[in-house]
Amino acid sequence: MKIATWNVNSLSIRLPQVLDWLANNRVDVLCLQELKLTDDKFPLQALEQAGYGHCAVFGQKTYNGVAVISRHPLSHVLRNIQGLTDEQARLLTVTVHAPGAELRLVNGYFVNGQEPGSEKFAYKMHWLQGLHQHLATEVAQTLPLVLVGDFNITADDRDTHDPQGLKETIHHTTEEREAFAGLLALGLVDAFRLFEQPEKSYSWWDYREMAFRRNKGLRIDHILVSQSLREQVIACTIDRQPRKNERPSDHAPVIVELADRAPSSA
DNA sequence: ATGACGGTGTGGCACCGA
Repeated sequence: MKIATWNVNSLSIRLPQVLDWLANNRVDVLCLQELKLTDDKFPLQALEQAGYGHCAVFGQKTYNGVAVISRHPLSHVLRNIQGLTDEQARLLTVTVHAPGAELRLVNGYFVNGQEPGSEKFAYKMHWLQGLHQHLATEVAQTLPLVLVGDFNITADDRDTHDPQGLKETIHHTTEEREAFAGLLALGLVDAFRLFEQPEKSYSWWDYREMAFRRNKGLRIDHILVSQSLREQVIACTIDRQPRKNERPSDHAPVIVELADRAPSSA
């Protein structure tokens, strides 16, 4: 089973690219962030025709908005963080019913935070704390769990093109990285780092100053899996191809491949 | 020091993103 996450920075603008990508990457589930559209404008029909007949949508006008689009049935959909009042549409939790495999999937568009010390940064940390609690509840359930999305956090210095120059700036602060580590402490693993990866692997590049061409990026889009799934992770990759499109999203998709079931101990 | 690019909504620009 393949699960992907992609911040598309407006689904209205990016729908053709999403459909094109799905045609070439027949993932089972694609998690989207930054839809920037309301539920009534979500392209259910186009996605169904593409083979993704099961969608959970949590949209919002202008900003935010997340969706899970799937070849397999979804159930038990939760919108936003349980126990946190939030006016922004940033989190979807669903159960995916793939043949012979059920899992709980959490798709998040984490708060940006703008600048350490700002009100938005305080909101980011508050949101992360709420997410931690939400996930603690989810991890305690029986199903294996996958957490994906645009975290807006570099996990460590390997995830940034300029660890010295960007030290303690937004996406790089000790506070944010401790929150990321706190999620791992719940029993989750960074699927990308289970494998040897090319140096300077990033998932986001600024639109400005030819950042993509110069590979001045950040790895802020992540896929975390629960310990129970660890042995089933076959691969985790970033697909830079869509970033080369005309009018691309500033983010690239991240994909994880899971084996159908745990390897039998021969 | 600032803005650089792109999307949205409004309206001829401001705002937000990362």
